[in-house]
Order: sequence, then structure tokens, then C-alpha cells
Amino acid sequence: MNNLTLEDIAEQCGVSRSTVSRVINNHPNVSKKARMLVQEVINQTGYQPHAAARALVSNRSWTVGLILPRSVNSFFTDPYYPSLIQGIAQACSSSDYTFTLFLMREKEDEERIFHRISRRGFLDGILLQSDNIGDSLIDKLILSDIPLTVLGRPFKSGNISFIDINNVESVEKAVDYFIETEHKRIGTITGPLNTTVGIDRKQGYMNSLLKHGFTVDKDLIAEGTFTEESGYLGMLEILKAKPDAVFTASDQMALGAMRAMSENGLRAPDDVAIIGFDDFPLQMPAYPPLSTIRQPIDEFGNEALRMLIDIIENGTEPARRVILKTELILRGTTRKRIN
Amino acid sequence: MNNLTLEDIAEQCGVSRSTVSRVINNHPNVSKKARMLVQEVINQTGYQPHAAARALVSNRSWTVGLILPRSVNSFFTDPYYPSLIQGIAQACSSSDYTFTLFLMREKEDEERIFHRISRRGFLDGILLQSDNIGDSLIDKLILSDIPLTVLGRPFKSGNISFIDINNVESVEKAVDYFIETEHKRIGTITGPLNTTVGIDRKQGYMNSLLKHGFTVDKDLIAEGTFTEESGYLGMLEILKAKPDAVFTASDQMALGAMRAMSENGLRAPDDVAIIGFDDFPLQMPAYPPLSTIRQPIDEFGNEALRMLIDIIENGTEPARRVILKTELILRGTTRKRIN
DNA sequence: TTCTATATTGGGAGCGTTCCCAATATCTCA
DNA sequence: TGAGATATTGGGAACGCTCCCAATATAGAA
Repeated sequence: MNNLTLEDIAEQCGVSRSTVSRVINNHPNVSKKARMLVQEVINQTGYQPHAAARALVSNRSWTVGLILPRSVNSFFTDPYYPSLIQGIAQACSSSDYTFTLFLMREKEDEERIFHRISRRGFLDGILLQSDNIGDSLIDKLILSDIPLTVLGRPFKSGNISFIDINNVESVEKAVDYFIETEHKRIGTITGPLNTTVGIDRKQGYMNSLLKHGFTVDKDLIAEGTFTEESGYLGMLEILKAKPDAVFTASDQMALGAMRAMSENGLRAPDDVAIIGFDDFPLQMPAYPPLSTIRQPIDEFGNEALRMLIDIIENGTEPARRVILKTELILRGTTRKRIN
Repeated sequence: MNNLTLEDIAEQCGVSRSTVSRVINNHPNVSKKARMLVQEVINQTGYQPHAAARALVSNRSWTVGLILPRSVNSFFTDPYYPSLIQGIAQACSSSDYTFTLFLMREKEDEERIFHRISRRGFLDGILLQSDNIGDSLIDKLILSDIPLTVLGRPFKSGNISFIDINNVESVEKAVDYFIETEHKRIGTITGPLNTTVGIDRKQGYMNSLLKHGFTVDKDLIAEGTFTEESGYLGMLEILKAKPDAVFTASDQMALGAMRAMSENGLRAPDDVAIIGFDDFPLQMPAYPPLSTIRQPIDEFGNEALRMLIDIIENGTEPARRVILKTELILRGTTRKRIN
């Protein structure tokens, strides 16, 4: 590796350290001639400023951390996390931020991770995935005054900047669609009800039902964990109550639900219509293409980072809030609307 | 955040900066009394050394980067990458290294990423996933002299440190098992044959066949891409040649293969026995539990990082090489061995 | 007790930047 | 052409740490 310093480049150019620094940082007050000369030498030598030196004096590390508090299992199974990571990694790359990842497996990791991320000069900001477990980290993080953006609505949203999608509303619309297409017994397999996503999506379901004068039937509601397996189990439960449409809070659960249906000789959408949630690339062997609510995951990563950078640059007050829109994608597991 | 410096702590303790530094870095020459006093004050104040300052003077960032050159798609679908990330993130966390992630989507990213990671004082070392695309990065990386460990055998393994699993040997054993259990027409769905994993696993398959005096029948070999879909398609091909056993180079492909079988009214292991590769937590709806070759992914992450740290600390020469063992797991998709 | 060996401590220098201000070069307009 | 304004440049100081060496305290031996 080349160990050139600013001063070396300066010498080669016959200018001062300061001028080279100005060229690198695109400061205005440099003569065209000098700028070109320096640029030339930099290109030739492949000089790169020393990250740590820069970080020390500028008090910016140009590094952000993503903390995922989820349990190990769903990290593998649920395409959500890979997608999220992908989206954020990419956003970081475009903004020339370094992306560091912290996986919290157990409760004990919390203390340890907190200790690490609160090292001064280490992270410029933090993206924290909202979660029933992780939320206890929020308080500490808030106190430590490090720029923070929470991904997904946190339980106590008091003065916290967060980004979310319109869970309630989008599910409400999906269930509205069931009702418009003449379904009478509409069930749902919810996400975990100790998470805000789980709660919000269930709320959307109830909103629609209530709005249309339906009664909420407990036998048509099962709590899942976003996994295929839990969708399967949930559907087995609900099937007893003879649903004609089911909204599942994730595509994975939709998959499981359809497996349960298939085992009982039922097909979507004729016997039971299905709408899922996510619309990530997913393998759906042997089933009709899934109607679902599309979650804009790339945009989510982008906006989350953008918010965080804004907080880094302009301070944590006032708390920011961004709600992204979803889209109902009608495919093969729902009835066509009668015009 | 607290903005204490070494000097502040020193003052509070009535000792010098140097003594505090020695306590923090566990240097020997500190009196018991002083050490305890300093430790006490550090604990009370929650002082943390400034990461950048430390990195600047010690020329160590305590950060390693993982570069994944894979195409986007398989990043979502294939549990391999999340598992790998998880394993390495954890290993980093235990060793107090920071884990940064670089996702290479397109060929153009290569130049950009290379530029970023070669910033001085930025990364102490790099873990690079071997890949037909990414391998062109290796040469640059080698030249740039940054500590590098390649994950999976690289094409040109000349003087490169890498870690791999015993692909050839383990597949050979799996196919041996097919032969021991009286199978006669053994097929395989390979990984992509422009990757070393793909090549090696196919080699293992051929080794076993040849060793036992079987002839290699092209009609019993299909090239896949590790995805469920490609397993499905591959199996459809192979089925024409009437196999009685198939080794698939990933569990996902095994899944697809079994879907193809199921559509043709065939069952494992009676009609066609199946052995997969990976044994990551996987959802296998409605099929018998999969016999497979277990890949020690956590150990892989650990060992990879351990190797990298060794290179960081003791220099890049000589090239290290570690081959991890796999394990054949016999479950429901293979015949029982007759004793 | 006194001298020497050893354990402990303190402070200067330096890591490679950025920021700031003073110094110098260049331009503008009367 | 010259004074003043403006554009450009250079170098000191600082960021917070580690390393090194010299200074001091302490212990051990005679």
C-alpha cells in the first residue's frame, strides 16, 4: 500500500499541504492551475487520505451502524433482513458512508454492543431496527445523544426519529379489497403482537372490518411469527372457522397458509383468497402468484439513511418522521374486482 | 456523549496521561494502586478512548470488511449469505473487531469498492467471498498488500490465503453412500460451473463414480445456480434419464428437485434418493426431512476471521490455507444402509 | 545507612489530517 | 499606474492517542 501523506503530495506539486487538502475536499479557493496539477499528481500516485487522521480532526467517522435485534432464526428465514441490509448497504455506498453491522443475538449482547457503539469517534450515527427486545436499547441510545434513526415505529415514539411504512392503512385497503370482492368471512394471520408491525397490521385489518360493519371474529385471527411454519399453523387454526379470505402479515406466512390449504384440498382464490405482505423476491413453488402488499424496501433503506445523515448534520431536534407508501399488488390469489 | 480525554481522566486521578493509557491497554508497568484508582475513575465516568485517535497513532482500525461479490438475487434467496454474515459478524464481535459489509452488485462496483477499501487507516483486513466475478478483485487486493482472506477456494490459488470446506471429498462420500445403498443411476445437479464450489462438488461426484467403475452419464448431470428454481428445472432434465439417486449441490436445489419429483408422482427416497448440501435452517414444506452434507458455517466465519487476524498481525507470508470438515447427515431422503 | 538495580511515572514527539488566520499574489477600477 | 479589493496560498495549532526515553520512586543488597 502507498503511504503517501498530504505533505508528500504537496511537495511533489510544489504547493503546500493546505492547498492539497483544499483540492481533496473541493474547497473553492484554489486556482484552476493548482487544482489541476494537484489532481493530476493524486491520480498518478493513487494517494488516498488517511481515514483515521481525517476522522480524528473532523470528528466524523463517515460510518453508520445498523443494529438488528432480531433473533437468529428469522434472520435466516425471513427475506426481510437480507433485503434491508442490501438496501442500506447500497444507500451507504452511494453516500460514501461505511456500513457496519451489529447483530444482537441475545439480550446480553445489548450491553456489549452499546458499549462498543458509544466509543467516541466510532460511529456517526445508528440505524436501529425496532423490535420488542431492541426497544430497550433506544432509551440508552437517546441518552447517549448519538444520532439515531429507528427502523419501524418504536413502541414509545415520544421524541424519536423513525421511518416506517403505512402498515395500518395499507392492510386496511387490502381487506377493503376483500370486502369489495364479496368476501364475507375474512381472517388474518398476524405478525407477533409484541411488535409494532404486528400490532399495526392487525389494526388495519380490524379498521376495515369495523368500517364495513363486520364483526371481528376471534376464530378468524391467528398470531404468527412471520415464518412459513407459523403461517401453516395459523391457517390450520383459522380453517376451522371457514374463512373465504385471509390476509397474512408476511408473504412467508402466505406460503405456509397455502400449504395448509393445499393439504386440505383448498385452492386460492376460489376457496380462500389470500393477500400477503412484502413482495420480496420469493420462491412460491406450485402456487398461483401471490397477491400482496409491496413494501418499498430499497426506498426504505435510502430514506432511513437520508434521515440519519440529516440528523448527523443538523442535530437530533426536532424528531423526524417518515412514513413510506406501500402498494397493493393484485395477482393470482385474489378474485378479480367486478366492474 | 461524554467528551472526556485521556488527559481528563489523568487529571481526575492525579496521574499522567501515560499511566491512564497503560491501564487501558493493560500494560504491565503500573502499580497496583494506580491501576485500581484509574480503573475506578474510568468505570465511573464511562470514559472510552477515541477510536480515530487510537487508529491514527497505532495504525490499526480494528475494522475488517466482508466483500460479497454475488449477484443480488441469490443474496436474498440463498440462506448461505445471511448465515455467513451472521457467522462473521459474531466472530468479529467476539474479537472486538468492527464488521463492515460491502455488497457488490455490478461489475462497476468493483472499482469503486476497491477505491474505498484501499483508503489507508480504514480497514485492517478484508474477507472476500470467492466468486467468478469477484476473483478479478483478488489481484488488485493482493497487489495493494492489504491483509486478505478469501472465503472459498479462489480460481488462482497461487499465493493467496483462503479458507474452504472439503467440497470434493464430502460430495465423494455422499455419492459413495448412494452406491453403498445400491443405487445404480446416480445423477447430480451441480452449482454454477464457473465457480470453484460448483466445480469442486461436481468433481467429488465424478470421483466417486469413477472410483466405483461407474461411467459418467451426461444426461444425469444438470448445471444449476443453487436456487430452488434451478433445482426444479435441473431435475426435470435429469428425470428423463431415469435416475435412482441425485446429489444436489445445495439444499435449495434439493427442494426444487423434490418439487419436480412430486409433480411427476415420484417420492424420495423410494423412487429417487436425494442428498443436498448446506444444512442451514430451511423450510421444507411437505417433504421428508432432507439428507444433506452439513456445512459448518459458524466455524467457517470464526476460522476465516482468525486467519485474517493472524495475517494482520504476522504478515501475509506464507499463504495460509484451512480446509474445514463437513458432515454427512442422513435423514429421510436416503435409503438406510443395509448392515 | 548507602549504593545499585528495578519498578513506576511523566511528558515530549509524532501520527495525518482540517481549520484558521496571516501573508502574498492577482485583479479591478479610477 | 497605484491603491484597494479579492483570490490564493502557506504554515501553525489542534484533534486524542501511543510510544519512547528520561526522571523519579521504591526495593534490595552490602
